[in-house]
Amino acid sequence: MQIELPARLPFSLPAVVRSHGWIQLAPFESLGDLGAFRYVDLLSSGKVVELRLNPAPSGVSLSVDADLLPSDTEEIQGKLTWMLGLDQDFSDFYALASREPKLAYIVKQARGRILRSPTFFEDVLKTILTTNTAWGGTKRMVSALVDHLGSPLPSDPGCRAFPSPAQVASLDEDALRNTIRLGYRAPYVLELARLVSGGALDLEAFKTSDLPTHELRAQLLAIKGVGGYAAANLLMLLGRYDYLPVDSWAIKVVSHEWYEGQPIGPSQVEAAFEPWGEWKGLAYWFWDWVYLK
DNA sequence: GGTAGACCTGGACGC
DNA sequence: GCGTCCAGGTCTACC
Repeated sequence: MQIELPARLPFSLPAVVRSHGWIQLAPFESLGDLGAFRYVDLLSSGKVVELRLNPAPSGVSLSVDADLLPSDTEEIQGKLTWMLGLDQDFSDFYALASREPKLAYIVKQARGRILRSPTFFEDVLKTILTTNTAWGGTKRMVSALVDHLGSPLPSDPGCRAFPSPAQVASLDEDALRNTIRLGYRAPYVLELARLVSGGALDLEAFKTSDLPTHELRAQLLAIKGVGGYAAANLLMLLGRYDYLPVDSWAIKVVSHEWYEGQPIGPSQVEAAFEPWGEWKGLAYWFWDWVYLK
């Protein structure tokens, strides 16, 4: 099956794929420099399918090598619309960014969308695995989860989907700690998986919630393992940009941008982007940093 | 409300 | 090859 999914323009598949590191985490796999990628997905019907995405003139081209029911196709289209932000509108942000030399490039390059996982459970779990570790550690932990627990792709059993909450909850804390090697994060991941698989926590509802951002943030902070940095990152994935994901990297780049590399704290990072209001997260994310030149 | 220490792993470094 | 130190956010206990 091959279909084309339209996107609200301007749209750039490479811009979405390169928006952050998710493309490097299983079961995503980049397929070249033009934004093409594949993703192994477990559908609600239980089928495991490989989704292949390529750029197309009006959005993206999807190919799936599997027999699908209409309900499967509808589910896949809905997931990809969310993952790639196909219907997101950044015109208000672009109007502001076009007047800021450090952000003007994003309009030309159609930046703004941030690659998401199909489920918010996957994004929350992966975000917890980004905290207090190097990026290599995050990749290792995610790969171990997928390899040990994910459902295999029938045509290539070596490739697996991201495990469902029930699949993660099927392991005990000791196995998550010592086999998957999540370390001290194991009880956080297990509690999250149990809450979601048991129905006590509806993470998918976060996607469409109309709660004010500060209330949504409070609910995210109630998840064990999610602190201020992780919550801000997750809010960005939900399309809420009014909190900054302040980590050691943010402090470093802001220090070099405005404080000549001198030691600063989180409050200086916050102050630097305060004028951007509801767009501060995006302004920070796509800022053309002096430090990177 | 603010702060100190613990948590766990991998990488860098010195020997 | 081995041991030590450090970086990376969050949680808990304490003040």
